[in-house]
Amino acid sequence: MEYNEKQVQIIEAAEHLFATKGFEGASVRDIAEAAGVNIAMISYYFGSKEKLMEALFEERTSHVRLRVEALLKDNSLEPFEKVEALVDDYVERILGSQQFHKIIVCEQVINKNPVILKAVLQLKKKNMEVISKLIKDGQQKGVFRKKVDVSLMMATMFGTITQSIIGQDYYRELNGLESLSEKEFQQLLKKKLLAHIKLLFKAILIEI
Amino acid sequence: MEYNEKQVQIIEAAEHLFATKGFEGASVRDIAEAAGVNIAMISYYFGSKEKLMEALFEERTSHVRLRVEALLKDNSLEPFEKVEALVDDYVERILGSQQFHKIIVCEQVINKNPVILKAVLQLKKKNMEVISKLIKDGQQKGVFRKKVDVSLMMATMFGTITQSIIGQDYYRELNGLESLSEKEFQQLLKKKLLAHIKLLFKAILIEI
Amino acid sequence: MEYNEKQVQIIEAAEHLFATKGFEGASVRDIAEAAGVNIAMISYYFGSKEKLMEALFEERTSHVRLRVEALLKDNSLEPFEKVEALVDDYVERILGSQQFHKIIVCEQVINKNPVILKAVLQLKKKNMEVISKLIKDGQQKGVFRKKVDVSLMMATMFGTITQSIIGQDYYRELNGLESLSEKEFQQLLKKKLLAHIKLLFKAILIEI
Amino acid sequence: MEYNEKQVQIIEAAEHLFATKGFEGASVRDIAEAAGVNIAMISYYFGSKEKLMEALFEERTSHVRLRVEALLKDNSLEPFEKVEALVDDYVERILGSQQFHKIIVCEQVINKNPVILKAVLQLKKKNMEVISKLIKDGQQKGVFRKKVDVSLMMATMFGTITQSIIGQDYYRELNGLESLSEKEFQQLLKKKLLAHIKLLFKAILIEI
DNA sequence: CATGAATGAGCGTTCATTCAT
DNA sequence: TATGAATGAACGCTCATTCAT
Repeated sequence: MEYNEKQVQIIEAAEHLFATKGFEGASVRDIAEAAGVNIAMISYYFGSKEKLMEALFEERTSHVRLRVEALLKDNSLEPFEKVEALVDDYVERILGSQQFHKIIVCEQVINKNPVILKAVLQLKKKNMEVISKLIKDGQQKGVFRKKVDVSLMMATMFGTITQSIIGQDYYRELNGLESLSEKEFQQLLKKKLLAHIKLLFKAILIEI
Repeated sequence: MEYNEKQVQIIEAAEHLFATKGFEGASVRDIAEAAGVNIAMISYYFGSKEKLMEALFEERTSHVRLRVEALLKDNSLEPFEKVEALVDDYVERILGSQQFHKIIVCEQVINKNPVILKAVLQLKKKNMEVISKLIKDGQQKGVFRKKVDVSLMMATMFGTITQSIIGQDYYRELNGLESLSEKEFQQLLKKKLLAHIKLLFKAILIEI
Repeated sequence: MEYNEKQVQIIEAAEHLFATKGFEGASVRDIAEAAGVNIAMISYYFGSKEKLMEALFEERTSHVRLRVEALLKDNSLEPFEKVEALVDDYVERILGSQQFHKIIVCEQVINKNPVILKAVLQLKKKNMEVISKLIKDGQQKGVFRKKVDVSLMMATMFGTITQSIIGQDYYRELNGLESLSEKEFQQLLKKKLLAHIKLLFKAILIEI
Repeated sequence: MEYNEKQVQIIEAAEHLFATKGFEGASVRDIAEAAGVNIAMISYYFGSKEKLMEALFEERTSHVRLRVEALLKDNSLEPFEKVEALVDDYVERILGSQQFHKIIVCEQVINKNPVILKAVLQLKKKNMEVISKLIKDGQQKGVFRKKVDVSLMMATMFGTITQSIIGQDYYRELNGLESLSEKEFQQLLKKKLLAHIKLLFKAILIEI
């Protein structure tokens, strides 16, 4: 789906406001004003507020699906290198779209637009399949543990990232990182998160 | 704060509806109806919808603060045993109040009632202090690593629990656990979560 | 159903505006203003604009049903006297509630609220049954024609009254009755209509 | 006024939708979609929704005016034969354009576009003049009653036809005519209506 | 000549809250 | 103390219409 300039503005404004105020809390008036368009435009372009949310979701996830699969096929990497590449990919992507990630987290708890819920579930399923294959491969090669709970492993990755995003202001203050620019801080956070999650995944996957 | 029967009913109804529909999505009418009281009661007893949320928060967290501190003072336990006890405590508590936990997670992302945000921050700070002490103790005893990022460690615990709660239906289906009763499943989930988090914490804290 | 003062005001305002502007043309804001109440009152008391229409219909027709049946049982009257009494009753009633009658006529053509449509049909059916009995009685007594199309007879009565109501301003002007007071004119119209319809019914029912 | 193909499509769609949903109930979007044209076309071709209604009215009535006058001048017919021819003409025409007739009936009650109202009045006036002459002629020839209320006579004709159109579904069911094709039923209805109205007009016009 | 894009106004409805009782 | 009645404000959405192209 290709969107024109105004549609993109609306989607961006919606992303910001849904992330900040929630779906119910962000009124179409707010969104229209933030996007610098007439209120009627939202219904005109997207049909309804719900459909706008779905469009936002589609827009932000459509390109994602292919990336994970590509990784799997790459035969130049060892099993754990693949896992590390996967973590790199997820952390990079989620930290790069924090607003949207917040929306998805809350959407899974409240509001529960069925279209989105279904799409999220599909995405999760796809993720699980790919990662399960990846892990099975490592198990066959004798590198990974026999028993791995992939769901919990994913929960740890997504959960840790989510909590880091939510608590980043406090994290910054706590570690005296106020002097860093936003960009520098984000890079540091990414570095720390990557090391942390990779350490955890090593513990989960590899017998000591 | 002591609440009478009707007030308790309101708080319980609010907890359920805030967790299900979000703060904005749950109307005072819904809450009043679910609680079996007059609409005006909510403003009458709590002042406003926001104040009701604050009362709910206070009611659900007031007793919590003492428990962590008690743990710290217990001298009969080794450092990592203390960490394990702490994990036991958190997992037990959060899994035992999933509805409320969902509210808090979303509240940190959206709506952002300043009173609650501040209280959550205080709670986090308290947690951090206690755990930092606990870890420092272990470090001095030479059992724990020198460098531990407590924030990330906490993020992993809370994040993993949260993701497990959010994705429990999918987890159940994925692992073919539909035949279990709700209670049995919750117990299994708790067992798995505990083992998983303790494994992670060991990896974080203890050098191999 | 008993209505309080404000509800009655709303129903009356609605009757006037629905008759003047049609159901779609009359906004709840118009009605609320005309009734001197807050806009929200209409949804508050009646649930919706549609339900308000239904309430109006119910309010204006509930007492009607009994009257026709009473007539049938009256044994002191000859068949055609009964028919005349029936015409008296209908003309009296419809001319006495012209606004409402207009609404019903248009409602049968457009908008077609299913609840009302069904109720109108039931009313028609009841009418037809009673009048059919009345006519059958006259036929058995040998006073009325053998073949009478009751539907067309009713169509003539209702149609003539409706057209007279719609065209009353033009009728008044055409016959130079501007000097009459509204009340006097209504009485004259009723007199004329009664004589006219009775003449027609005699032609329909009685062989020359 | 000559209309191009698209304009004709718009007028026909408007006729159908105005008759079905009323003027206010039928949106220009509905009409444009039904006509298979762009929304902007309606304003572009007709100026506004109101003007479209006026164009529809003009289109459907312009050819009518001449027919009644022609009848009057025909000297080959007796007075009551002329009346019968007139009834034939009206019933034929109205039953042949039921949709439009419904619009006009409702338009006289609600919405009240002044242009149309004025035109309807003119049409009525013209009708009345012609029929009055026709009746005066019959009175002079001693065939018709001295006192005839032409307005009520017309009200009976139009009203009976209108009611028959409105209630045709019920009429069909009541008389067990469901097996007839739509065309057959319409022909039967016309036959019945003609006989009925002519009977009534005889009663109105001719002394027994 | 014809239309996609756009809009201000208004729609019916629901909201959290107030207040007289 | 408890509540039914009531309300102003805001909700998401659709309306007829305009206008640049």
